[in-house]
Amino acid sequence: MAQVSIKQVAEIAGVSIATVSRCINNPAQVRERTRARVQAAILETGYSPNTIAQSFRRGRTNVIMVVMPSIGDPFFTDVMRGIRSVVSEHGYSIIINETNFNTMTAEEIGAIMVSRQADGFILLASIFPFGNEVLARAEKRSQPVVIGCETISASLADIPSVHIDNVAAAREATDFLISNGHKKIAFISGQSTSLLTKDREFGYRAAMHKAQLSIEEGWVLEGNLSIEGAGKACSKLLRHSERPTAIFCANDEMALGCMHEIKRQGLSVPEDISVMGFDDIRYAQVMDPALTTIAQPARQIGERVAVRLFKAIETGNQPNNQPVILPHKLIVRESVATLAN
Amino acid sequence: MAQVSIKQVAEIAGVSIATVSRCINNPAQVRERTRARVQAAILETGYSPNTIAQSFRRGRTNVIMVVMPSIGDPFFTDVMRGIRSVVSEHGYSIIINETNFNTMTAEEIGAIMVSRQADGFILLASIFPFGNEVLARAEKRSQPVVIGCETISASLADIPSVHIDNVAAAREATDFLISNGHKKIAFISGQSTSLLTKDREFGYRAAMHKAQLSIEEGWVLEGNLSIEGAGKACSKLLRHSERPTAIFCANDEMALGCMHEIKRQGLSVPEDISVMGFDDIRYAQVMDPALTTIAQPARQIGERVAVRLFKAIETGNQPNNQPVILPHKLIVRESVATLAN
DNA sequence: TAGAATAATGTAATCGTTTACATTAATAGC
DNA sequence: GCTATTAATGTAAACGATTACATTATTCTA
Repeated sequence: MAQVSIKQVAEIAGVSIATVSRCINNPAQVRERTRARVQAAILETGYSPNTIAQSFRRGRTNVIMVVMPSIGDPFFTDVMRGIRSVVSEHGYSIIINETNFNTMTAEEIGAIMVSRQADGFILLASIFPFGNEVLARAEKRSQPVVIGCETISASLADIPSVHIDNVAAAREATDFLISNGHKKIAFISGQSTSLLTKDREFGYRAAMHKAQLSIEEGWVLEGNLSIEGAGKACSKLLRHSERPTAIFCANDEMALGCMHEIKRQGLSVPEDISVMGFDDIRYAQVMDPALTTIAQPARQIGERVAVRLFKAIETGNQPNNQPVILPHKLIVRESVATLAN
Repeated sequence: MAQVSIKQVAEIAGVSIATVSRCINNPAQVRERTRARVQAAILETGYSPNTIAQSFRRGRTNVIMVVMPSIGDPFFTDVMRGIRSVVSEHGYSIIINETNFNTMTAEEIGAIMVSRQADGFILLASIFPFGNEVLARAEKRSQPVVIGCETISASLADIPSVHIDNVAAAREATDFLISNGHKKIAFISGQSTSLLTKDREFGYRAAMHKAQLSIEEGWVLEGNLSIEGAGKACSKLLRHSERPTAIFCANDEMALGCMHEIKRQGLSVPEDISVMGFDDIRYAQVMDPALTTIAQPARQIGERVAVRLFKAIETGNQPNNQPVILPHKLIVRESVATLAN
């Protein structure tokens, strides 16, 4: 059974293909009587337009692509919800591209963007090494790009972005630990290629420095943003000669991994060790003890990113490139103890 | 800066567009010297093929579409990993379509499938109401469909699928609770439209019946597969005049919600109430107490689904339609207490 | 080195739409 | 009822690639 195309519909309805096309895209423009005949033919044949052909001809796909570190990450999923709501308002579809946190290189991303399967791009992932070149090429093809969550290195500062102030948020989290009497504070970061956790690490270091607290060798470790990665890192921290009294994790997933590992070793949170997360994913509150963390306005980030992207798509060029900084919030729950001093 | 097409490359290299095309798709077929010239022109112009045009001309997109209930669901994310590994081996890309658990109707899915943006479909979500018609149309267009995880109603039995035996698994879980002395066992299901949780409910009821245990009015509730939904349902159960001693949830997410609610009310798991989950998501083990649950071979389900799909794509028709049933496994952790009797 | 065989390249049709422009049909004004 | 105006429809080109077939260039054989 071959594909049914506009041509066959036209034949059956006894009109030209142009008329069929108009019936679909601009019904008002064809006479009632003709339209009915065409409708009947469409029903009879089960015709529906070939979107590939449409995209080809129109030079527009009505698809936007989201590049994200990982589906399955609760935080990015919330960002996606925000994106989705705006995108579907515009009648666009989303296609998701997963980098698996770090395996996707600039060339791969570039190749995907070049292939013009999307009218615009939202990058929720840091792409490394990330050259101007990839984005410049996208711009040349008038495919707008907006970055969410990640801060991109200075050289790319001209790409519009929406995110919280990761440095300030991490500083605030660290300050909270310090104000609760903690002096020995460890930090578990993401992969070395992850820009946003670099910012968080920077904020942590800044706060420690300002409070004149030293960071021992071995207190700053790489998890890989996963439960297991954090578990391993945490286990090293527990064996450290200067065992920290608090661990600040660059995301909640790792904080959960830490809490699990700490309990596994027969210690308890927060009595023996305090844990601080980042993101406020939905599992943070069901943990026992509930996780103290920094909340990002995930959904709102998604919405704003998408709004900026559509503005760019509609006006045909990149909008002003000021980053949009949304507010974060410290959520105090139960995983941080106040130390007597 | 206009798009650079094969034509401009051809012009610069001083060859025909056919030769450029051959350089890309079958380099062996063009003379070394010519190839070099074309390569140079490609580099100079920054050309790369327009995949939309390629898909259009070839009548093949090299894309498969996965329809899933929700990105962000840890279980389906694991299934996706399995799918992805097979799909990328075949040089295909994936596009993900989210139903948000139940908002997508058969017509919407049908419309997407009809639009021929994909060479094949993997359905991880139950689509409701799900007519034969949608799938029949897909088949007519030789777009194969394979179903993962969900069991589809009898009328659609001829669609190939890969899943565990949900009825047997739920029976086993219930039997485990019973063998631990529980007699008052509640069940929290998914939405009424969710086929797979129906199967689990069926298994639960069968086990209760077989053990001659009665199911009180109000013991079987709908969560909506979410933490909050389960929390509300759980709270009703706690106020029930015949308070259950164990709650069996149709997925882990809801089990976490239950545990949280139980603790919130000042009770403890499993001392006061036992909780049993389903899926074995990665958060199940970090909970405190760690969740007793049924593990599904998520990754393997994904792989098998994808393998079946590609077999169908390559042979040009649906393969035999026997469902593939993979083994599940009861994972005993700490959330179920043994009652003295 | 001519002619046959083969390799490399070019020509042009094609895929299913959309749309500018041309043509024909309907309606209005008198 | 005849033209002027407007509405409805048709014709044909275009989008960017692939590919069957035709043509030209190269290599091989005797």
